[in-house]
Amino acid sequence: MTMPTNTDNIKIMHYTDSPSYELELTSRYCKALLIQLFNQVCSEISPEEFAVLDTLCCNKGLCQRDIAKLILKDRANTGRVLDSLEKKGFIKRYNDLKNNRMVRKTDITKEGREILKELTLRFQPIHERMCKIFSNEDILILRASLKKMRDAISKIVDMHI
Amino acid sequence: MTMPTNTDNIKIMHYTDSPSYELELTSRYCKALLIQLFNQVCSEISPEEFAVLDTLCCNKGLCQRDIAKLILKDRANTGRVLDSLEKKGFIKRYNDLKNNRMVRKTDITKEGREILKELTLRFQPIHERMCKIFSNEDILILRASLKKMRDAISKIVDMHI
DNA sequence: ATAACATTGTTGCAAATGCAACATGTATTT
DNA sequence: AAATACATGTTGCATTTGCAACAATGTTAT
Repeated sequence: MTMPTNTDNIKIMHYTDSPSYELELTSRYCKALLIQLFNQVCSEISPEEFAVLDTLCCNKGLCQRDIAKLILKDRANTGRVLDSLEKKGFIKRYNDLKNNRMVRKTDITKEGREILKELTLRFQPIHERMCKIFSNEDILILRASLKKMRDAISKIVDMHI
Repeated sequence: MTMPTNTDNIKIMHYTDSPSYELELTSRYCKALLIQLFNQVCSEISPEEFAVLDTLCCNKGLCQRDIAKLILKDRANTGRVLDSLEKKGFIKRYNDLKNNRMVRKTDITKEGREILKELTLRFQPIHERMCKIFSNEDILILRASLKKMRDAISKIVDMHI
């Protein structure tokens, strides 16, 4: 009795059936929805800037690299988004020390909080609608699974941020 | 006794805490991992082309717009990816009728199947490693939740494909 | 002390991506 | 029959995005 050695006998997974790829597809849908909402509702900031504003609302005194690590974009583009938000008056930047190094820290302004709050309120209905299709338990499992994936991948891959 | 009317009393959700945003972040991790794997292993096709090849392996005789709808990219870029795959000999294209309209259909070639199979085998270990961090039940719930989200969003948003 | 290295932010460039416009041909409406 | 709308694919352009190189400064090793 011999074990099969021909690779043809191995059941091949399809990448397009993998959780990673389904994640990518679903993320594209979410992004399209977000863009559509912004086109209807807001001409002042982009979805990207909105996410950065929300990040800054939850975290004070971050340097640019810390922000880049949170939003998972490179330092170059993070700087560009911050340039735009600063020009519009939604954030203010100042120089400070971090580990004895000079860094540019960023705080959200009163105007930034206001537009963030208004947009969040406007998106509340759609957000609730999206949450209502799940049970609370499924949302918890979903979020936990996503976090598990991120933790697992961050051990394998260097994000270069 | 009066009900509060001030919006300050409403608990505001943070977008960065929403499933959509966590999805986007997780998807960025997955994409970074995929790019890293391709850099190490494959110089012939890109991750994007890999996904299209896998889609074509699972579906015969798709026209370009059908492919675009499956991979969620616009017709323009879908055509460009197919141009590249055709030039490399991994797909073949032919004109055909669909609903009495002339369309360009696409099939994967023998060479396409071979490179797809080889890459899939090479990625098998990392795929299993990613799956092993979940219970089978959690994977089912994750995939079901993602599908639910896509279905819900596709009712609200027009993808322009 | 000096060289090598690490951290932070910026600039320039190239690749990827999306969008609008167009060309072609078919279906539908008037 | 003519006009209008729709479906498919292509082209051009503008925006987004990532990457590599650089400047400035602080840390570590030799």
